[in-house]
Amino acid sequence: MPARSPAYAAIYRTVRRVPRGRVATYGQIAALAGLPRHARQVGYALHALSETSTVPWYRILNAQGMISLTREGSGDLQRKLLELEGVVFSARGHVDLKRFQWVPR
DNA sequence: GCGGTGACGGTCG
DNA sequence: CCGACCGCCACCG
Repeated sequence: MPARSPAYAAIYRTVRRVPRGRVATYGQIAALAGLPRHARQVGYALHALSETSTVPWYRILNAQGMISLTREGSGDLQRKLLELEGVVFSARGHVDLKRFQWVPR
């Protein structure tokens, strides 16, 4: 996973801290990476990842606990990967952040 | 260098 | 609980 910039590297480092079975929001990752108000940048950085990347990109959701991928299919993959780790989606595609959001120590 | 473009987020009605 | 708006800011053509 190439780090095109120090910012991307910081983002990838932070995303890698999210443990299995938990999720984080774009804004949360941005803040933890030392880049407040750069939630969109987190989206860009993850979008730029290769398929073979070890970064758990699929553990990142938007502030409403929903999958933000707009592209066909990729959203289904993200949901499947999360469910495989025990993350539960409501009928409307919501994840209860109260229950599954990662709380850094 | 400029302007359109988002894997976003907080607010308001 | 929605949808609409608006502010944000690095990318890329």
